[in-house]
Amino acid sequence: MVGLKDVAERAGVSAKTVSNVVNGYRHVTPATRRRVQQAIDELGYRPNLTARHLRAGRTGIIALALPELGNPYFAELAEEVIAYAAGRDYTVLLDHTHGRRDQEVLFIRGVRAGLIDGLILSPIELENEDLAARGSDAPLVLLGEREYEAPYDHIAIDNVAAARAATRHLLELGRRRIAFLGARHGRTRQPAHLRLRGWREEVSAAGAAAGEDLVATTDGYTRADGARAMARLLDSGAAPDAVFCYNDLVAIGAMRTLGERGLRVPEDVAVVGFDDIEDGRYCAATLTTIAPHKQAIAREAVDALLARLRPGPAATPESSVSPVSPEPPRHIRPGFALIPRESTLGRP
Amino acid sequence: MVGLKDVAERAGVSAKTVSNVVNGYRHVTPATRRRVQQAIDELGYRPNLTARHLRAGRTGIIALALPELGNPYFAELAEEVIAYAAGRDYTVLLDHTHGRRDQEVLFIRGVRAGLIDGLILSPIELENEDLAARGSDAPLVLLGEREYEAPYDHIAIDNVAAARAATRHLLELGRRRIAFLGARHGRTRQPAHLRLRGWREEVSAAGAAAGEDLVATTDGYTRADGARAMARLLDSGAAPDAVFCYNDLVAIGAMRTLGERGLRVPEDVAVVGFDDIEDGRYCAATLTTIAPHKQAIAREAVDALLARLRPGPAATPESSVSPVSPEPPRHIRPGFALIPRESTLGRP
DNA sequence: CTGAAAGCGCTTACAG
DNA sequence: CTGAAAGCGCTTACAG
Repeated sequence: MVGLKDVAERAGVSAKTVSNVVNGYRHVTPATRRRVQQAIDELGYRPNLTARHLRAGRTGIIALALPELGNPYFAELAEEVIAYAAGRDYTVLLDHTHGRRDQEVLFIRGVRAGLIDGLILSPIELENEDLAARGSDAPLVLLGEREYEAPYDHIAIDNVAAARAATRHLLELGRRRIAFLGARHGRTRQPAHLRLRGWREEVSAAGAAAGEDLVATTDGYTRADGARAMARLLDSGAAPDAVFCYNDLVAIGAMRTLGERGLRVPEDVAVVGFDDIEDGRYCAATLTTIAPHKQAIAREAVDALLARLRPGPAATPESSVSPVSPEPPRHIRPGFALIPRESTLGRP
Repeated sequence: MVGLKDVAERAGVSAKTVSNVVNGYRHVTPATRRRVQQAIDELGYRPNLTARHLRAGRTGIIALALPELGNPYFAELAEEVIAYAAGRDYTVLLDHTHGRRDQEVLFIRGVRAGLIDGLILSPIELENEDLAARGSDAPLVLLGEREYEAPYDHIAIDNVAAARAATRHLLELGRRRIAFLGARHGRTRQPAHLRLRGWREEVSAAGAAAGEDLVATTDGYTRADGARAMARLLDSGAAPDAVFCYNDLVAIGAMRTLGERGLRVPEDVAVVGFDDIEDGRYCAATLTTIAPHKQAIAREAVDALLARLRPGPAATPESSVSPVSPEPPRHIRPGFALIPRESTLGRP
């Protein structure tokens, strides 16, 4: 490991001068700068980021904790967050929770303390009490459908409004038996709560079928979950003429089952998803979906987090009493759009 | 920020004792341990990982530099690497190269010096000369189809053999005009070199059509690239009865175009992909593909990298002369399998 | 414009 | 079983 001192020694200057050169400090004689630069090149010196981070009291790293990358929505969102954060000179450390409460709790409690400056979490199973008992003061921003009472910034599109828009689209096409695919059962509060509510409000308002026989639960939100739930729904005799799915993966799984059963999309059953993942645009019947503005979500999440980071090492010892972020927590609602495609409109 | 000293002070012990408790060192009196633990809980102390890393001379972080997460193959591979590395007590920092040479060069040159212990890179455009001029001694493991002369461990399935297996499958089904979709043109050596070669060898050996009119180039490896290339191929009058695609994304794009043109898969055109991404299992015609053993790839890559990491801080100053890894670089070939599905066999 | 010294928060020989 | 001190590789007031 070649360090600053080695460079300083070789160039015949002090460590500070090398540091000045490395960090582009202006007041260095051209001759000195050249000599230092040469020593750096000859030794192949690279500044040690860990040392820099310790000294600075910040790392420029933020964690993004998502359920999993296997869901393209999260992969696409992660790419947006990483790209936007990079533009703000931050590195993103990706963590997986697998949608498990214990993992989610671990992250908000502060594993990674000192390594990350702040955290963006997209929770699935996390509960209010977990946030209350947090015991870490690193800035935290929450993402996605789940809502909490704890005082943290929360970035999410209006899920109820989006679900209503999706349902309305199906109603306007004349569908009357619209199923909802992807409700969750289990020990915790419904993660799919808001989208289910939007569906229920809209079908009820239209006087269309809103019975529980049209609600299919799933264990998770994968294609396999969607395929199974669709099969169960068809077997139950519920005879839907449309399905609104929790997300695109569930919708893609549902369409596969419909195809296997010889049912045509959209003639027999129209399908709407949620997320606008790339796959949906290449299905045999391209998928109508709700497109959350991912780029805006990423931008708002990163901006919200950075706004709550201390600018650097605590300015003065006294400032540690009441450091920063007296700003009240914000509820930010990026936009979304309904994208009608072949799974509801048919092929042009 | 509450540090070790604060805990020590509150518990009335030295920093070392706190450190002993935090790190589960055995020889601590139960009473002392209890007192320290209580101070930790009361103060909400979390050890600062950056300080620990600096002290240890290692961070337990390895970087995984991939082209992009938008390609599910890389997202799925990343999940495997992250999971396996976690089991070996390593954290993975994901970096994107976007398949750009300048980005790939940046990573092998050692941005992230001191922050990561080693690097796994899946290169697209990187050249031999870039590796030769590397100027960083952090352990590096290479992944994927591109092959290099530089002395680094390289993990990849046998791409030529896999491409031959895919092509043979189509030949055995009686196809004679098998196109290859996804050759790359451009300023650098073919990234798709080996798969193209496998296709060429196999069709030639079978005496089937091997003309350049059956080779369609693409700019990248996305669904859109596949859709466009398929359209171009059909418009050119090449009239293939099968296509072997560089990867599943290209194949999915190709199938979409075939559907739009009213061509049936596999009756009119059989399709084989490469990667075995999840999407392929839910297409209208499920996708026949080459399944690289992703888990094995992830395991081998991480193991190869960890085998070359110094175990901790340099044992003695002298050991820095010839540190470790005298092991010659290895070429590791995880397995693969051909998975026949509806896109070549039809629906049962 | 450049240097000497202190310190970021840990861990680890070295003593006792 | 526990403590005092040094040091990981940087940067930053403080001097000069």
